[in-house]
Amino acid sequence: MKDFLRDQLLQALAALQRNGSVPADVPTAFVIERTRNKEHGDFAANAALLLSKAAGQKPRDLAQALVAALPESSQVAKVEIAGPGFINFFLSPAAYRAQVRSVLELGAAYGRNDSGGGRKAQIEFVSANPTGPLHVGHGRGAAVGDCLARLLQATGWDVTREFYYNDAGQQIANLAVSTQARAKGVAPGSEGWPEDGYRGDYIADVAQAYLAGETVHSDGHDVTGAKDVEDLDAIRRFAVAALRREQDLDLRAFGVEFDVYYLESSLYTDGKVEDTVQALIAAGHTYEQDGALWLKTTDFGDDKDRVMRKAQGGYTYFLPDIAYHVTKWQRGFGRVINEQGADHHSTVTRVRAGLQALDIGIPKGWPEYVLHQMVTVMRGGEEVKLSKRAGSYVTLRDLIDEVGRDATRWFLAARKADSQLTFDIDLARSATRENPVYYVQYTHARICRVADRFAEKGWSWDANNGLAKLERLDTVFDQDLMVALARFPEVVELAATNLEPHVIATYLTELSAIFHTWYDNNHILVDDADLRDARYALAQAVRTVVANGLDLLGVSAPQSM
RNA sequence: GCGCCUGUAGCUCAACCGGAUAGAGCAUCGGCCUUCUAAGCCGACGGUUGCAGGUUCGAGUCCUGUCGGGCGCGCCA
Repeated sequence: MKDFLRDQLLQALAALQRNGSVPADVPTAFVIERTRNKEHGDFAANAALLLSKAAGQKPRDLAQALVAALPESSQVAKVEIAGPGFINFFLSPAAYRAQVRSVLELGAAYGRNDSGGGRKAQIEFVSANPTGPLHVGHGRGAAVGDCLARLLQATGWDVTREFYYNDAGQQIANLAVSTQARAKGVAPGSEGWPEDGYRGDYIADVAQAYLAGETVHSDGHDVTGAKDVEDLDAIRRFAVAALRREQDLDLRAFGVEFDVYYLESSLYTDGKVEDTVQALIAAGHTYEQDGALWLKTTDFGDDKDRVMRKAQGGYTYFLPDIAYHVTKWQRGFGRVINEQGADHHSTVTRVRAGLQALDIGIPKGWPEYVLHQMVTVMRGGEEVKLSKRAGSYVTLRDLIDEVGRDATRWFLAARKADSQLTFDIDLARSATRENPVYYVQYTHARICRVADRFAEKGWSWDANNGLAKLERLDTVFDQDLMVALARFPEVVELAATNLEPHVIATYLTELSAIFHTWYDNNHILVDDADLRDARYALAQAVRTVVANGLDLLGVSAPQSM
């Protein structure tokens, strides 16, 4: 609808330019947006305000001329000029009834579009190293990343979900010696416990499983505990597999699945790290100093140059990072989004700098980043910091077990990623209006219940009749609800464009509020069959949109509650 | 000290990449269940958008400064 109105205005502008009342070279950038206030109609355009200077006319005069030149349309009931020179569009009731029909015809496809055109996009998220259970921060990354993937899929992108992890570095060596210590019966803090070892109880579980010769299946292969406490390499392989598997179980319980798991170690074994070093040297953006090899990231906006190869040999972490991103580019992902904790924000400039230094045609802003801020967990008004299993942090599993998958996903995705998030366990558990998850799910369940009652009363819904009689729905409640339904595709597009899943949650809460008001003022199962069919059609449209919206968040739409 | 994020009602948060009178929920107070789930609805109260300047027709939004909070500033990952 926005595009339609924009086109109408552009036609009007072109007409004015033809008859010479407006210069031919005025800019045509203006915004059409939903109004906040119903008195201003459905959409407002600021074209006259922005173009008045270039056109040499007062905003209201220009607006007047534009409106006079607008083509006729059955979609628009009236157009007004208001305030300093806004052009306000009031849509016709028929335009909204058409939206309701569209919802029922399209079903699960309503709200989706093809702006991605089937192009390949990759979203890398979570990417936790297998050194312990996932924590709440990973949970936020999982919720946001998966919603981003769903949003891009809904807007026509061919999306790959990818998880990158390190199975061979310093942290993993620490994991191995920690597990070995536990296998030998050494407790954290006692004699022989490795410095900075992982102290969580889960390490003891892994050690037990290793000693028992258990087999774990992870990332497509089986690893069996060798039972030998001296075989550090076997311990390492087993611990990595066991913890990856545990993370995967948590992610699955969270409703998140990945298409690709990428191992940092493979970048070395495949020679990609070495290739990248050579390419950077060849590109001329490196130099040797103090025995180390440096990359001149300052050529690309970094505040200081970075060491690539240490004086003692070995590469710093950001080199495999660059090599990894080269593979993403080579794999044909014209669009890549990295969802990470904001504590890694310093890598953004470095990775992009490294990719620019290679000069292989990668655009400057590639890859895109969505960084989420920290999560603090509250219960009973106090911050929760510990978990039974991990010890030093709250795990994703703790949250899922305590408040359920739906509420966890909702709360972790319903806030803007770049602001800090307070996860209130008491709120997430509460089954009241103040808990938006249940409020929205209740909308869906309520409508489903009406369907049950429909049958119990011995009636059946005549969908065609309902759609044919939509003009019977002419109250302000009906109108508000139809407007809300019509907004959904715009909201999806906006959320996808700005990479902001939280706007879906905000929208669903608003839609639910409008629905509940409508529901309280409109009895659906009335004796008047035409009215009943029409109201039920509108309710079904709401149910469909709520289900579609919840699906974008990965939250279930229950039939009953 | 430098960089990034952030500051909106008592609390938790919105505000569609500059728009019109800054919105919800909770809390507080007051109403609504012989009718499809009250996990609901309606009303009242609540604001100098941290502060000070600037840009312009118009600023919560952009710029500068300042104060408070978070994160990051390794030849760690």
